[in-house]
Amino acid sequence: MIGRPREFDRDVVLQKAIRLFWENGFEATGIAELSEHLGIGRQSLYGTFGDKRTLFLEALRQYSDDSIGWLTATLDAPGSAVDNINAVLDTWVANSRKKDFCGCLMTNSISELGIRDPELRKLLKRNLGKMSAAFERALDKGKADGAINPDTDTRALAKMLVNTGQGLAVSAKVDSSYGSDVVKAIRDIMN
Amino acid sequence: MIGRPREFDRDVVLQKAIRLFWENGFEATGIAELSEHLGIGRQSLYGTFGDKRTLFLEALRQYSDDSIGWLTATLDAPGSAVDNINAVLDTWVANSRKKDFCGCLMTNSISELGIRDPELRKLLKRNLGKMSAAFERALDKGKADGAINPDTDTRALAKMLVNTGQGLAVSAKVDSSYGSDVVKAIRDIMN
DNA sequence: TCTATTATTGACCGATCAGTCAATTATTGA
DNA sequence: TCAATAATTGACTGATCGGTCAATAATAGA
Repeated sequence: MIGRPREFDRDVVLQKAIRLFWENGFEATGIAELSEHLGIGRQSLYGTFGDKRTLFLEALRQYSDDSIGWLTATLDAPGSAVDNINAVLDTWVANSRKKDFCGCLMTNSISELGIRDPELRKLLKRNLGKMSAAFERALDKGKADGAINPDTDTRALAKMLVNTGQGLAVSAKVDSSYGSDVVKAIRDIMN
Repeated sequence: MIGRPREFDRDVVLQKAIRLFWENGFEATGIAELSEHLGIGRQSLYGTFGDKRTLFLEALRQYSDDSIGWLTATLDAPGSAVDNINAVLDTWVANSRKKDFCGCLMTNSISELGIRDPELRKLLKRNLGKMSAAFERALDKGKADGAINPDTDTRALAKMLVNTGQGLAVSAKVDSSYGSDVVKAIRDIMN
């Protein structure tokens, strides 16, 4: 490597950018604000990440990969598929109760930019697809194990669970009781 | 009345403002853009509606009153409560399939401003409360009619249905298949 | 030590932002 | 016909927007 080394950890700074976009959204987050909170100069920001939209895209990609990675790892874990699905629901409820809960960056991005930005729309649609596919695998496994009704439409139910997550990322932002009540209702009607 | 009469219909213009905020969100909608699309001058806009946030608040209030009015009217309609609930779900699916579907202004506003603006947050929380209360009334009526399992937790289930609506206002923005699949899954597991 | 390369710093750019001011125009009531 | 009142018009404000430029500083390889 040649040239002056950068004085910050790229990954750490990206995580800070994720947090900022997560809390405030794309439009409401300014370059000056980013520069300040990330602790790096304006030019370092542009030199390292490109323009605002490019940085946002990378932040969203990193966030998506992390959360979808966690989701699939949890749902594909060995053992009871139903337990794994319940673990996901429990984590959703726990997260939605946190004091600084600010939804989900994917959900927020769909809401803010899903209509206007075709590239983002495509990425976010693909992300929803990965999530529902993971749920569907778990549901199918539960079916094979006899823990889930054999004539369940697992594709539809998987999407319903993803949709519940999207809903919670909205509702729980203004009413923290939604997480537990919604999950309770789902468990009630599935038993 | 004294003074020059305004040259536009306040209600019509407010509807146009609703549409614009609905499509683009609060931050991304500029005063110049509003003035142009509403077909009135900048000063008329300020004179009639106040500043941007005040206009947004009135737009959101009008939108909320309209959609919650429709929801409660549908759910409180005489006849089968289950039919009424199904009518709501069918409308949600139909709306989510429209080509120019841009979610729900309440959902979008929670996502964009629910954390940052306490006054909006309170309003939007109250709105979710009115919606779930309407569902709960219908579910309770269905219970009384014997159409719904008597030990259903109608409060939780009502919130689950509201949450499904919030979810669809997000998911269907990037994947139009969510409406029918999610509703199908809900109907499947409830029977 | 010198050169090539890259990061940092801070000033700077035109464009756009929300919001205002002053002048003009149209109306009602006297 | 003439005030009083209120809406329209268009120019204008300071602040902030995203993004860039030029100078300086720090590194690696020769």
